[in-house]
Amino acid sequence: MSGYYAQVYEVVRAVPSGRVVTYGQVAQLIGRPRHARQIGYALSALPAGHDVPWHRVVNAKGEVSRRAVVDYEAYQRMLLEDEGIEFDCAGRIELQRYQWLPPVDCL
DNA sequence: GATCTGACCACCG
DNA sequence: CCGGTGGCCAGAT
Repeated sequence: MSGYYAQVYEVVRAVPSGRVVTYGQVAQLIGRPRHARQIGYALSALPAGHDVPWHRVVNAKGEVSRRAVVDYEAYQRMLLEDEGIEFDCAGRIELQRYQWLPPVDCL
């Protein structure tokens, strides 16, 4: 598990239900600031049978990213709402309210 | 091994 | 708030 993607999955897997993280945040957590892009690519390459809550990863605006498959956006939103996360009329999440703060005792 | 592609973010204006 | 630009990495062909 020394791979790049593995680190991403590890961080995302640590995100508790009802909380969200941004791509940039995940990048910083794996020790790679400004690699937010790769986070998205990593999630797009999620292997089958994963146990990664990818739906808890949103972009910096607190909105669900659009994917190739249109229905996926609604699907992700559904999963988040099911965890108690509310969306405003613009389909966005209040980051300051739902953004997950990583454990400090990790350092 | 070169080339293309892909769930983004921060930094200017 | 909107837009353009640079930065970065792994996988598929």
